[in-house]
Order: sequence, then structure tokens, then C-alpha cells
Amino acid sequence: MPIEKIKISKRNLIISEASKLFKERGFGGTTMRDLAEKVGIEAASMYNHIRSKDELLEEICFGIGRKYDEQLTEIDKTKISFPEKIEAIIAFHIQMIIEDGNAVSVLNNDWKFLNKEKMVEFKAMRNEYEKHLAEIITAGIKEGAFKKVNVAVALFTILSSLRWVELWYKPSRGVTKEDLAKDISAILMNGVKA
Amino acid sequence: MPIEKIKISKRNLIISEASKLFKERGFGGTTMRDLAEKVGIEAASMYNHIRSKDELLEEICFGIGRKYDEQLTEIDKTKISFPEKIEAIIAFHIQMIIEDGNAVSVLNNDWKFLNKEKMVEFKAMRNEYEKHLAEIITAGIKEGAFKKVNVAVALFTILSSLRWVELWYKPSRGVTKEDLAKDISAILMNGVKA
DNA sequence: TAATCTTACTAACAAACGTTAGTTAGTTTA
DNA sequence: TAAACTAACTAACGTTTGTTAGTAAGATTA
Repeated sequence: MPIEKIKISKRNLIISEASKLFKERGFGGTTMRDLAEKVGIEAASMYNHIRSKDELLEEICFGIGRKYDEQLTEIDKTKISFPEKIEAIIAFHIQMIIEDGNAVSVLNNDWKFLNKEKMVEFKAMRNEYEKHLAEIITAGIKEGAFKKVNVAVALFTILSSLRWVELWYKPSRGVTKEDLAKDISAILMNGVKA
Repeated sequence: MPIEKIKISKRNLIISEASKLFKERGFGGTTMRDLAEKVGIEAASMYNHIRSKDELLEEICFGIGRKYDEQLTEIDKTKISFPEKIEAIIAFHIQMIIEDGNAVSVLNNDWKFLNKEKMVEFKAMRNEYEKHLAEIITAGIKEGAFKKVNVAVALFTILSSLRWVELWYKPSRGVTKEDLAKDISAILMNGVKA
């Protein structure tokens, strides 16, 4: 019984440490020997658990990517107002960063080191996510819940404005995720001008 | 006379091509041989113009960083309202990206590959920039020009919401920088909610 | 118990890395 | 014209890279 358990958990440990190092030093800046040291085994031994360095990157990017997709779909199908949907999306982005900030960072910054075919796949996934969000904004405008803003600009401004959280958030600041979500939502929803 | 001219322009060509490659492939993902090929000389020949690969990164990061500082100071001392100041800052960030997007991208993404002491210097520069911007926001709130938003959140939301432009902007989209600045400003100033 | 599997190890490979040395042709300065 | 400088070249250096081969100890299965 424990065989598979142990295998999975060692593999997951490698992926988890890889996320940490990729975030800190970038994909190219992280060596398999650095990673092995963090895991506590020799570099060569890792190949009993993983296929290649590239596979680690793929696992991280697509693992997190799928989570984003699922959550967005989940939120979209609940029966709440459009502003509430956007607020829920903001909240879950923050939640993802708090829960697995390293992997989110890798998804955001290191996807360009995916190999050619995986990168195509990744871009398709990302495009679909953005399209989905754009549809929510468009529907919200149509319904009169949102101003007639430029949809592409609104979409990217919202997504992009969440990315600093990944760089900024640490528990030691003593800001709860709820406060953070509330403050960011307030600005995106109502603006800063008095 | 042309000696210095040629020297400067070849060095600048190297830096310019380096910005392009660092943006595309990251600092670690760019080799001196790749770069040399773009420049049209052998890798070893570049060392007649530059000291090291690190020096290229430093030149790019601090060159652009200084431009940001100067522009912000310039805007801050003009006698316009606080919302107008923020709008001017948004416009010049967009201008920087359009003018020298590759270098801006390197500043944003590859500063972490600066060596230890240069990184300290870089962070200090960045902190000062953020502090300066925070003061403008704080003053605007005090004067009643802005809502009583969380200053840190507003600061990073504004800065961060401009970063997608770097990834998104290309002339072929047919969006003028004026339109872009106007649309982004509209969202940050007034929000998306109707 | 015997056979198989798992997971670690050491050693090593071939390729790629940033950089230096040494040289040479052409240009500028004295 | 002679001396000095610039900027390119080829060759090579010592590391570091991701990865494979081969092996061995221990756990699991038949």
C-alpha cells in the first residue's frame, strides 16, 4: 500500500521544491543539482521520479492552469450578479496566490520556457480563460451592471492588477486575504477618484 | 571623430539586441553566442565593447530605471491636480513601454538576476519610486481628490495594472497610446461598476 | 525463499556555457 | 612614416549543464 503513496509524495515534494526554486531563480537559473539538494537526494536519483526538467515545468504550469479554469467555471455558473462574479474572481485569484504562490508565479513568468508544443497548448488554455472572463465582462456591460468600458482593457487591467499580490503578499504583513480582496475590488469597481 | 560614435553605436546595438533576447528568452536563457549572432559578430568580439553579460543586464535595468525616476519627478513638480498627475503617470508608463518595451520587460522580469550588490541598489531605486508614488496618492487623499483607499493597494494596483501593456501592445492592433491611456485611466479612476 | 520492484547511489558523458588569450587587419594619432 | 589603438577573428579554457548507465540495498510480491 504505501509504495504508491511514497512515490507520489516524493514526486510531489520534487515538484513543490521546483516551484519554489523556479520562482526564486527562474527556470533557466535553477539546476537539477540545486533542486536535488533541496529535496535531499542526488540529482540522478530524481530521475526515478520524474522524466525530465521540462516535465516539472509542464506539471506546474498545467496543474495550476487547470485549477484556474475549474474555479472560473465554478464561479461563472453560480447565480450571482456580475459585479459579485468579478469580486469572486478577484477573491479566488488571491486565494490561489496564498495557497500556492510559487506555482502561480511559475505559471505567470516561466511558461515561455515550455517546449514548442506544450507552449501552444498553454497559450490555448490561457486564451480560453481570457475569453471566458471577457464574456462575463461583456455580459455585465450589456446588462448595465458595468460601465461601457473597453472590454480588453478591463479584462487585462483586472488580471494584471492581481499579479502584484504574488510579489507582495506574505503572512507577516498581517493583511488578511479578505481585506486584500475587499480593497482591490473597491478600486477596480469604483476607482480611486473621489 | 567617428571613433567614439562607432564604439557607442556598436555597444548600443549589443545592448538593444540583448534587451530583445532577454525579453524573449530571459537572462539565463540567452547565451552570448545567440546574442553575438544577432549583432553580427563572434561572441568573443563582443568583449571589445562590453565587460560581461552581467554588465548588459545592469545597463538595461538601471538605464530604464533612471528614466522612470526622472519622468516621475518631472510630472510631480508640474502644477496639475492629483488625478491629472496619476493620469500623466499612466500615460508615461505606456509611453515607456511603446518606446522601449524590451528594456522595460527586462527591468520588470530579470532584475532578480542582478548580482547581489547591484540588486540591493536596484531595490533601493524601486522602493524610492514606489514611495514617491505613494506620497502622491496620500496627498491626493488628504486633499479629497481621491477616495480613502488603502494606499499600498492603490499604488500596486495602478503599477501592476500597467504591466499587461508590455505583453499586449503591438502597433498592429491599431490602438493608439492615447486611447490606451484614456481607457486604463478611466477604469482606475472611476472603476468598472455602473 | 526466490524473484521482482523501488529507490537510492557513484561515475561519467557530451554539450553548452561565459570568458580569456593571442593574433591580425585596418584606422587614427603623433 | 611610425606608433598606438580599435575591433574583428580563431582557438581554447575550465565549469556547469541535463541526463544516462550501472549498481546495490532494502521492501514487496509470488
